[in-house]
Amino acid sequence: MPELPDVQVFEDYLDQTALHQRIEHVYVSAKGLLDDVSASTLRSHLTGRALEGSRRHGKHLFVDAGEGGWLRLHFGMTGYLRYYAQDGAPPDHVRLRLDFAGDHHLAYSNTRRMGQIGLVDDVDAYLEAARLGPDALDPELDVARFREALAGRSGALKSTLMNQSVVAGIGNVYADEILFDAGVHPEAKTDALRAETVEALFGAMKRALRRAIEARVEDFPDDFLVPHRRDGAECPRCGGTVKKIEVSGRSAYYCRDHQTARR
DNA sequence: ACGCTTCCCTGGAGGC
DNA sequence: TGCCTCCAGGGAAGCG
Repeated sequence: MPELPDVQVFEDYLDQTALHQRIEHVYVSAKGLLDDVSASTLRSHLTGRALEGSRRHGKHLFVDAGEGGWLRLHFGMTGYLRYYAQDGAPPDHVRLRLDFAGDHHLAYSNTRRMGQIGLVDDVDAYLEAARLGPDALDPELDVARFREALAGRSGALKSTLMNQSVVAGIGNVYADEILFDAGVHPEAKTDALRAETVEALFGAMKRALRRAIEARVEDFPDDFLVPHRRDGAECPRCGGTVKKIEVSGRSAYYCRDHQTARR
């Protein structure tokens, strides 16, 4: 479930391992994942270059390949990166692999093939064309802009939070986490929220996403909902009961006893 | 324009 | 043990 915190961890990992090494060969096995780029174009743009830096927006990771353009990676729900030496065990389901000089590899693995691999020459132009909203952790996204982003939305709050054109980076798991932290019901109507509820949501969004990154994603604090996403589980905040419902075709977990705010 | 539903993808879990 | 169905959840497409 790579959402904003997971992709941030991938970015940090890539920055710490895979930069400034000449790409000698590019392996592509990405049927269904390539977005607006052919395997041969991808190979020709990356071979002979080096990765120079990276940038994340929402769940998208952009990797600067200099003159080759920006490699765009989206991880769907099963994607991840692995950097390993020639003698190390390669991961399963490798869809893209960069082979560096010096016998190291960077692999993009994605079992379920949900996700995207693309090549763009202007990241900002891509973000605009894809109609992505502001990144949820962008320091420029303050409570006033958050309120504006929510304005005019009539659907279920949880669906609004997951809408990438409203705010980029929040998926099913963190939408639940944010609502849990803020004490708001997932089916609250977005346009019915009181100002203080919007403020609580904004604070919960920043807090939950930052804490998840700090926890390095695998190791969730016990007061998070994530380790308790099971119908009937005990709420780690109030001792109440976690319920599972469906909201806009997606599973939603929430605490029946403290997520009572609907306005 | 928006929101809800359906579909795609694959493997693991659970029922029989 | 094997087979079947269901479920996960990212985004796109379809529909009203």
